[in-house]
Parts: sequence; C-alpha cells; structure tokens
Amino acid sequence: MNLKELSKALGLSQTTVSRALNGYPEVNEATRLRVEEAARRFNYRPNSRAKGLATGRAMVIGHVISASSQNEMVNPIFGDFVAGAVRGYAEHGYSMIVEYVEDREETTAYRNMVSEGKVDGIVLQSPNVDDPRIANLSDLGVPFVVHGRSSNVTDPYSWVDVNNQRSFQRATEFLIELGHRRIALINGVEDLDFARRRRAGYLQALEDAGIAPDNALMRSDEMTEVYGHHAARDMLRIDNPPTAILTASLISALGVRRAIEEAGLVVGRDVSVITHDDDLSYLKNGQDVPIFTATRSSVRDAGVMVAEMLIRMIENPDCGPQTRLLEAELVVGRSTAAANI
Amino acid sequence: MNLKELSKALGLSQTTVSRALNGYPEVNEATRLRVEEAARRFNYRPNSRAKGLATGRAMVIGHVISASSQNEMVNPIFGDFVAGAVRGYAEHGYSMIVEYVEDREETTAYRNMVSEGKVDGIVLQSPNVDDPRIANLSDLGVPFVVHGRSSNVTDPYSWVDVNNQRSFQRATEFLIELGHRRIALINGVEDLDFARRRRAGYLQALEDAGIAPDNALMRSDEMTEVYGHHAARDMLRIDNPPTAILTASLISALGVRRAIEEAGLVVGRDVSVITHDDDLSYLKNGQDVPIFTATRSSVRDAGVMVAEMLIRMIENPDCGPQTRLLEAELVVGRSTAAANI
DNA sequence: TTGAAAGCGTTACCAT
DNA sequence: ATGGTAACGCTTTCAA
Repeated sequence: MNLKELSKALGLSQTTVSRALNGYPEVNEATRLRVEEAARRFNYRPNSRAKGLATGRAMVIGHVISASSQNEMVNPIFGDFVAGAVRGYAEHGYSMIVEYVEDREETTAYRNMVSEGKVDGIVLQSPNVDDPRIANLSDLGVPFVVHGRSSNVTDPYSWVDVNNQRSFQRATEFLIELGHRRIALINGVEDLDFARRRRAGYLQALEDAGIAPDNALMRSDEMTEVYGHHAARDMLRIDNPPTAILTASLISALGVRRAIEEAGLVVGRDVSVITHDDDLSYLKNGQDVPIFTATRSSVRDAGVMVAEMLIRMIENPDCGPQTRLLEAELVVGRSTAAANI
Repeated sequence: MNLKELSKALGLSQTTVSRALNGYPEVNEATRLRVEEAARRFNYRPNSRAKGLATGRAMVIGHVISASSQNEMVNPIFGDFVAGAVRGYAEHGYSMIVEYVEDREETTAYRNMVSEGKVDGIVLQSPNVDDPRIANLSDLGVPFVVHGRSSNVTDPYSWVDVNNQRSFQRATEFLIELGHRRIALINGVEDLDFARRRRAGYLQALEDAGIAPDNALMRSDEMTEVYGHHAARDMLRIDNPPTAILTASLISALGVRRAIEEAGLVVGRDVSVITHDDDLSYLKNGQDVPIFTATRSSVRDAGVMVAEMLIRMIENPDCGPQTRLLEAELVVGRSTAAANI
C-alpha cells in the first residue's frame, strides 16, 4: 500500500493525506483522524527512500568499521557504545547504518556514504593520536562526532570522551597507596588516542610517587585475550616481576588472570589486577570496597551522548563544534586489589 | 554532482552514462572509458535513495535490537557476530542497518522496516525457545535468516547455529572425566533457545555419568558480570559446593572468577572454570592442553555465513529455507581445568 | 550504440 | 482546508 493507493481509497488527494500524516496544521481535524485510521487499517508506511529523496534527509547515521579495527569491534565496549548510540538515534527517529571496509580505507567509505546520500551524519570511533579522518570529515562538510579525541588535531571538531588519563592515573595511585612499586601496564595499541592518554595517566602517577617507569612492565597491543595472556605470562617470568597489573579491557583481563593462574600464583594475593572497561558497580552494594573506576556503563552513556550531540548538529546546522568529557567512575574490588606485597 | 550534471558535462544522455557506469554491454567501450574517467574525476556517486527507488532494492540488511536484548548486545559475541555479518554484507555491496525498539516490539519494527522499503532482508538474533517473530517474518514474506534456532517452531525457516548442546555436553563430560561430581552450570536466560540447548547438553552428560542433577548448582539469568559473581558466590557458600563451574560467557566468567578469589579459593586448584564464548585457541600453540571448546571465532564465522545465506536468498528468491549447524571447537586451558578435587 | 521519456513514492510549492 | 503538479535522482522501456 502506497500513498497513491491510500489516497484513492480515501477519496482524497495525496497531498492532503501526506499532510495529515505528517502533522501539518492546515488539515481538518476530522480529515486527519479519518486518514490516520485508514493508514493504520491498511498498514500504510511511507517508503523511506521516496521520502528521503523528496526531503533530502536520510534519517540515518553512518558508522564504519574497518578490517584493522576488527579487534576493537570485538571489544565489548564497542557493543556498549553501539547500544547507547542506537538508543539515542531511535529517540529521534534515526537509525544506524554500518559499513565495512578493508584496511584503512575508511575515508573513502565516509566520502561515498555522504555523496550517495546514505547518511545525515557520521560517528567516528577510536581515533588515532594523529588521525587524518577528522580533517577529511571536516572537508566533507558532513556533521560528525568523534567518540574520543585526537591529540594532534588542532582544528575544532565535536567529540565525546571519557577521561581515560585520569582513570588510569587514579588506578595507579590507588595501587601505589597499597604499597605496590612494580606495577605493570597492559595497554591497547598506543596509536589510538585513548590508549596514549591511559599511558600518560599511568606515567604521571608513577612520576608523582617517584617511581621510575620500567619498559619491561609496559606493553601495548590489540586488546585480545591471547595478548593479555602472553604479556602477563612474560612479565611474571622476569627477575623482578610485577605485583600489580593494570589492564585496559575485559578481554585482555581474562588472559591476564589465566596467565597468573598458570604461573601458580593467586590473583588478589600474589598479584593485584585492575581492569578498566569493566563493570564493577555492583561491588558497591553492601561491600566495603574502595571506590574507583568502571566504564562499561560510561561507554554506553557516551553512546547516548554522541547520538544526541550529532542529531542536534544535524537539525541545527549553525551550532559549532561541541565537546563533552565524562569522568569514569572507578570501582576496585577488595580482593582484587588488596594484595600482599 | 549528480547524473544529470555528469551527463551534461560529458555531452551524453543520462541513459548512456547510467549504462556505462552499471556495466551494460551495449555501450561503446570508448564511451565507457570516458564516462568512467569523468565519474572518477568529478567524484560522482549515484544517490542510493534514487537508485533504490528506481530499482526497488535497498541493498541493506536489517537488524533490530530491543531493550530486553541489551544485555545480550553487550555480550561480546554480539560484536563478533556483527563483525562477521557486516563483512559478509560488504562483500556483496550490502550494508547493515540497526534499529532499536523498546521492550519486545521487534515484530512491529520488522514490519515497518519492510513496508518502508528500508531493507531487502532481515537477520534475527537470539531467538527464544518459542519465538513468534519467526512466524511473523515468514508472514511478511521478507527473506530472513535466524542466528540460532527456535525449538518450538515447526514450520521451516533458514538458520545458522552453533551446536551448543554438544559443546556443553562435551565440556561437562570433560569435567566428569577429571573426577568432578559437583559441577555447576551458570547459564543464560533459558527462554533463549541456545541457553536451553546448553542446559540440555549439560544434563545429558550428567545423566550419562549417573550423576543426579542438583538445582542448587544450576542458575539461569542475563549474562552480566554481577550475575556471574553472585551466582558463583552463593554456590560456593552452600554445604556441598561445586568443584567445577561451567559458565556460558566471557562476561559472567569474570564475575565467577572474582567470586572464587573473594572466597579465598584458587581457580584451577580449588575450583575449575570452563567458559564458553571464549577464545582459547591460542592455548593450542605449544601447550599440552586437552582440546575442547571455543566459540568467539565460531560466532564470527556464523555471522559471515548468515550474511552469505541471506544474500543468496535475496538474489535467488526461489531457493527454499536453508540451515547450517556449526560445531564449536572446544579448548580447555590446562591450569583452569585440572583442579584437585 | 545512443537518447527521450516514463516511472519509482514521496514532499512541497502554488493555486483555489 | 484541499488539490494539481513539479521535483527529488536514478533505472528502464521503447524508439531511433
């Protein structure tokens, strides 16, 4: 059932029916009710492509995942972010389109999405420290919001980010307060801006405590379980092994724990583990835990915020770049952190 | 730059330019080259909405996530599946659209997607044991593929599934062989078909070994870390606690491990833990581990397969329902499983 | 081998 | 308050 058929069935013009359905004020209230009833009865829904062609709006937000970001994708925080974003989109009648490109051809994908008229706005995830995609998107003139920041980009752009530096700094400080001196960092790929910031926070805390950083205790790679496992395993074998491990994601944390177990050690007794991108908020209920950081829920919140910011930009093209920095809550489980050193 | 402008710039008709760009055979080779060169130079891309309107095809596959499936979403396997599917879509020029609905209004969302002409096909994830959405989609007449099966649906439909029953049966058998008699199952919500199958496999292995199932050792809930934590914590407090825990996801596994640590116990010594939806394939390299199950990569494979099956159905409407059952590989880490009992 | 024109299903402008 | 019609940008049929 299309508009033509519906209007014929009603004995009205397409114009009137369209107006009635789109809430235009000039249509007679009785007519509107009649039209709405018929639309419901015939299960009429306007064709989105025709509508988009006529209005010039797609009501779609574009996301791109590339082969190289696949591990990032598989990271649970990707799902959390998407869950939040999609929810935010839905609130305003938008949906999300996801495209996949090999390698780092994302810029081409963005350009095509825009010139094909597929999207009204774009979300960029996991920017690098120096990310040309941001300038490319600016040049395209399409509204976009970055989840995260790109340190080396000086021109203004819109972003929503979690304060990763502060989270890691606080987590490290917390371990230092417990008496740890040998604290390992199992970080993500440090081309990624958020990973670099995490490292900066870690280093800052060490410096403030007068602890010299040790390269043997710092790793950086794709956040997989195997990476967490190998990194922790290797570190635990050195002469002066870490007594605490700070790891960036749920996934790598699982590998870290497995490596500790395999080394015959006990998590929380021999080695402390703090995991970012983890949801420990439940530990706050009725347990005497020191409060510190959790971000799975922050990431979902970030998704919702990105959606709202982007849609605001789309529907109000005059408003300039906006930014938003979220503080992650830090929660550390007692047994996990209170190691004997 | 649109077709009209491009053809004007070339001094050709829109028809010819369109034909040249879409690989029609009747166009002069010299003309085609000239057109292609110009299209590249002017950065011309056909408007997808106009193209879709003219061809009647959207080149888009629809996914829906509902509020109630949010925890499922956040489950890393969602990301794995999506990564595989999107890749499969891209291979054939399709992209993925994701819509969000509150509660269980998914059927409405599917209907709207189809009648709005937004999609050429639909993917249904995490079906329930008795899932009306399958019949609804069949009624809509839109090509669709289910990731998973719905036991109580008898009419034929297309699906791709992992053999969850066998995986859990084998994992349980493995624990029994190690001498465990008190084996706990921390399962997903058993309305979900795959969770029910997992439980069936677990029960089958117990029965084969003559072990009476104990309700105190079986839990079923949303796969979150807090759930894994509470379930394991409570079980470890009972009189005759489990010596092994079989858990269904990465996320809950982290809670389980934390609970074990908090109870002053050691994973792999006091309590064995086997996690499904986990990628232990790396353990196969150079380590003497008993081989058993892993599914994160299987899930990605399933995504690719769903994409290919669906696109085949879309482009060849005559082919009937297809099905595909994948066997998950089972890998159990040595330290994890070889507990002292 | 090329082109003119109709059609896809809407919205929006201009009349009435 | 309602209707006729052009326009959105492409594909496809029919003609040349």
